[in-house]
Amino acid sequence: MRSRRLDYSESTRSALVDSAVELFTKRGYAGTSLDEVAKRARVTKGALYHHFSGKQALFEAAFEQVESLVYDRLQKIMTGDGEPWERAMGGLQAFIRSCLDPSYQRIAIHEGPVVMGWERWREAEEQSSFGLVRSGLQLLVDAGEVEPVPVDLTARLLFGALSSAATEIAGAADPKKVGAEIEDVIMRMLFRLRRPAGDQERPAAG
Amino acid sequence: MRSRRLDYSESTRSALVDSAVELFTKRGYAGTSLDEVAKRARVTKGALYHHFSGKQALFEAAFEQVESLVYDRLQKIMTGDGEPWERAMGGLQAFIRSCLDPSYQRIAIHEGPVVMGWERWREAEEQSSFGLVRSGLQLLVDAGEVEPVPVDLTARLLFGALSSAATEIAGAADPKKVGAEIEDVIMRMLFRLRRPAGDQERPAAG
DNA sequence: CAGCCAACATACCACGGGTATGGTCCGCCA
DNA sequence: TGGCGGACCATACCCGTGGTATGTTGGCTG
Repeated sequence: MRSRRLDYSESTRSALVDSAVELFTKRGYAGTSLDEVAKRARVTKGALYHHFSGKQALFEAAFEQVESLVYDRLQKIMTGDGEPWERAMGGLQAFIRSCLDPSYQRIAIHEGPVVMGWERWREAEEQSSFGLVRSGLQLLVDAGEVEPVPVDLTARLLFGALSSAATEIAGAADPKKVGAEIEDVIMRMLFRLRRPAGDQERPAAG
Repeated sequence: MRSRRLDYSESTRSALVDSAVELFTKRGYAGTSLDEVAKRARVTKGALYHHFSGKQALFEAAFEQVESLVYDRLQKIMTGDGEPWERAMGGLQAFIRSCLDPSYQRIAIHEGPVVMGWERWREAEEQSSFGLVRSGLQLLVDAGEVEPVPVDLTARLLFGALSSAATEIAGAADPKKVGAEIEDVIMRMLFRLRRPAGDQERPAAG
């Protein structure tokens, strides 16, 4: 029999995290006060400090929240059936779209390394969305779909490019159009990495 | 006859900016207090607020400081004589090395968009190091060295990848080795973008 | 040399993260 | 069933820090 108290406690914690995600997304880490986070969750700072050791810990909880959403989505796509290349491309597309979520973009990509520190952020990303990008590339290399590039470094480059691209898309006047263009460019660039074995025809540039 | 007062004033301002760059690099924007910046420049907060409207303005001055160093270096290389391809590759290499400067990395790349706001950061970068990356790519396209990719977006991708790569290099146990690997991967990737017209032999993968 | 103003210093305020302490009610056990 | 310990949360307070308002000095100008 699950305790009623635990339900309440967990609910409060959840409300705090949701509130944090919302405010961190809108006003950034430095721009949000803990009083405001607590107020929006209909509690006081005392409750907040009961559940989290401080502002940083609250941020990390928000970080995990937004990361888990992206992770679950990608996980499903990339572990599905189908050819490795198709799965990878599907994951790529899904990742780009995930990056358009303002919360993921600001909390996970932009402020994450600054607030948590690059070291901590890196190891958190390692077993989250970056980990999936990395394993996706590894998948392609193992399947012999692309040349045997150094997976670690190439994944970093790819992740950086995609994150940057996502920011560009989100900030554009017409996100949908720019998003499609980005997808196209990335696809073509990755296509070039593909081995001659899969040397199908591709659309002319321009 | 240049006023003595102006000398003093300018010297003070310069000392403040140097101090800011140093502290922002070591402890980050949030982690540095204005009192400390002033103290290291052997003045008080009053002097700081006489020269800058606030902490953000001080950060922007530090930003311009570290950006100008990279800009000047790249500018020289990319406007030199030689074939477009060689100039671009030289600029690329120089940019990667510039990214290894801790000040440039933390102030310009990481905390820049967070502190200044992405919008402001973007337009500042536009006429600085990103502008050069962009114009370098434009140069290659104009010269017909690479396929007519959409320059704006591709430059964003490239810039993001390079920034991310630089962080990786700086954080690696053996920066020199990883740096060389990154340069190699980037070179090979860009090489693939080269037009058939310049379809020289290229080393087999692996 | 008188007075003015830029170039600072000093004193103070407000806000927000963090802490210490008090209160309340749930859950367990006798 | 009643009382007791502790999880859960509220209240009050501290203090570092960004920002402001005001005082002070020294160089330049007439």
